[in-house]
Amino acid sequence: MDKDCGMSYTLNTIGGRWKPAILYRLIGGKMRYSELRDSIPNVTERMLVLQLREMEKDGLINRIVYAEVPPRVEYELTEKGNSLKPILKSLSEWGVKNRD
Amino acid sequence: MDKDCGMSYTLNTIGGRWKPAILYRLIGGKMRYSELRDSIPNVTERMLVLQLREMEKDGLINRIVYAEVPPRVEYELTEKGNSLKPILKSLSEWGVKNRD
DNA sequence: CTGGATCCACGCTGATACTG
DNA sequence: CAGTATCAGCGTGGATCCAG
Repeated sequence: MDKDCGMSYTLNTIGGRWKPAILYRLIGGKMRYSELRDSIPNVTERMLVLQLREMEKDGLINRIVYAEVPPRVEYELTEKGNSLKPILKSLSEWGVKNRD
Repeated sequence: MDKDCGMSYTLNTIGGRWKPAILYRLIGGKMRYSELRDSIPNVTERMLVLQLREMEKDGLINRIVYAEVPPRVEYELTEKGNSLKPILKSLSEWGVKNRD
């Protein structure tokens, strides 16, 4: 593994089961936890949280906790996450064109 | 799942354990089975064949069998596979820049 | 409202041995 | 040379229930 490591690294950070769906929605801007959950069909809370945590760890998204009652948490793309936008769009467009 | 399906589809077709490495090499042009095997460290023949077969099924690569003795098989990107080139390069570059 | 904890099944992956 | 067959292991992902 030499330079293809770059591809592998990128694929690993955006390639989780639900990450595409999450990323796709966050491109549109900040979203609450419940908004994400309700806008992604079939995702369980467990999986949503797991994938959000991973992307947070990878520096792709920010987790913003408001010290309120009731609790409110919002997620948004970081600068690093934002730098993926063109790639994400390319991936989406290629997929739409090439699936039957 | 709506439009993010495009991303998911693309990620599924290029996201296998060894597909990045294979694709990366085939960008450089046609290659023989043994060349691929020898140029990808740690890949087993089983995994190499599995991933090649999947990509062939997905129409990303062509498998060219020469009716010779000794046997010779070459792999190359199809037009569909070639249309991934810019995406593959973006993925690689982003990965190289953003891993530490 | 936003998660955490636990338990479990399935699929991908890998090692090894064999073949047209 | 270019694969196929078989079996085993592990991790990812999922259901369900519980909590600050």
